[in-house]
Amino acid sequence: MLMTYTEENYLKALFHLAFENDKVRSVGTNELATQLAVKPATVNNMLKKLKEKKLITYEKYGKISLSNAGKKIAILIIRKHRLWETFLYEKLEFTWDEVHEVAEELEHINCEKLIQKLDKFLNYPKFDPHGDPIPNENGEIAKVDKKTLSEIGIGKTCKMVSVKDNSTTFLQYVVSIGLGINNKIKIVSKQEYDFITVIEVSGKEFSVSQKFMENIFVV
Amino acid sequence: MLMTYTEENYLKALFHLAFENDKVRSVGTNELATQLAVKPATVNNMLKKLKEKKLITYEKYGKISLSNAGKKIAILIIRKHRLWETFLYEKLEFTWDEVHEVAEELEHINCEKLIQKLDKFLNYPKFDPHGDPIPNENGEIAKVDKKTLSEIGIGKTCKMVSVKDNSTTFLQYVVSIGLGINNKIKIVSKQEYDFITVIEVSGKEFSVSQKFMENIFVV
DNA sequence: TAAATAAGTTAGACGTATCTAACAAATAAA
DNA sequence: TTTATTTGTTAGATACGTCTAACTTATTTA
Repeated sequence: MLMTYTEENYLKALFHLAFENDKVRSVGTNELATQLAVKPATVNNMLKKLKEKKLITYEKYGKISLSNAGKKIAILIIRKHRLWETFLYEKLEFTWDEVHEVAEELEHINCEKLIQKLDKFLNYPKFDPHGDPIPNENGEIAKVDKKTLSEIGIGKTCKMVSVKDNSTTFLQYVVSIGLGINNKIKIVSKQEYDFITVIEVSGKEFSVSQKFMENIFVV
Repeated sequence: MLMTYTEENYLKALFHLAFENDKVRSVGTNELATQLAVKPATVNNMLKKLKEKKLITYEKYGKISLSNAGKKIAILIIRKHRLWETFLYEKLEFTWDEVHEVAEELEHINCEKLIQKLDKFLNYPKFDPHGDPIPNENGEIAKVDKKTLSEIGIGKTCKMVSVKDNSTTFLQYVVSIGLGINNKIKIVSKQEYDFITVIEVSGKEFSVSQKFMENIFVV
């Protein structure tokens, strides 16, 4: 199917909103608009087009969901995105926080052979540099039994596996406290009033917000 | 400067028409339209935009030429194109005739670091898989003293260095007769009437057209 | 050099993706 | 349950890149 970059981005955003955190959620126009940084009216236009193409199911004033065809395309985009991120990180010396933005462009390159060969070149990686699973050629995504850092009890130690927020700002913050994939984190104490939490990373202690903790995935 | 993919393609096409075969030529609306596979009216619209941005110089009913700024952008696109081709060929097992099409998309990815790192990763290659020189970071392009195969006299032997036509059809034809970069070609005989020429490639003889010979560069 | 042909331009249209402003429906709150 | 608020929709506008059809200018040729 002939897809524009924009259509692909809508499907990808829908997938992330609807599926990414395990449970399936229904998605609304405003929510999708926020995610894509466009106005609700714009989303509304695009929904008509995507429905026409049978990539989503949608009724006026109802909730939006991906059709199987739409889901398949979304997963392919995510596969491409994460493979490119892995390439940039492992082969081109990009840092953790730099890969996402470029991969946003590269993910739309349309060439089956390119992805298949890139996958091979990278030796069929299972996870990208942020710890997110890379869908395989059949669109299957490894399930990771992860929690957010905010769910871990005081005194417990856990291992970081990925991040929820991929923004440069957040990732640079994470790096700045010496935190990365597979690092151990200990919950030292938690302020009951505003949930400011002291965590220990490689021997050093840091105070972080609830928001921060909700964007770190651990096992 | 913020450039759309389309604008970049216009500049690239202009560069190829105006400079590629050594001597500087002036370029017209129709010619550019043919190169880009659009209508002259479309080109005319775009010329206004490019002139506005000071990327070309152009007067009504006059000839089109690239400004220094425009030329610089064009060369950067070509640099990216040829680096990606080299990557695809050397690292991802693409064949000679497959690289061009994908590179047409990859060349528009906008990230300075990506290109700089890719260049390094490929060990600063001087030529792409078709034998064309890769502009360096400063936009300097190695001059190659090449002729077309049609300029070689009967009985002479020469070495193929690149191709003029990058179309899949042509490249597959070239491959099919066992010809590639650095291969020796001998001009066996030439038919005076229609210039059909017999050439010898690794011991085998082939009859080729004048058109074919004009699209092979040799030294 | 006058007519024919080629090259280039303009006007008006279309599809995509976006916006703002105004409106309608659904949901939450008083 | 009536009102207020949030959410979603529509209509109309804009920028981009494209087209066709009609027109103008430049060049070639008879």
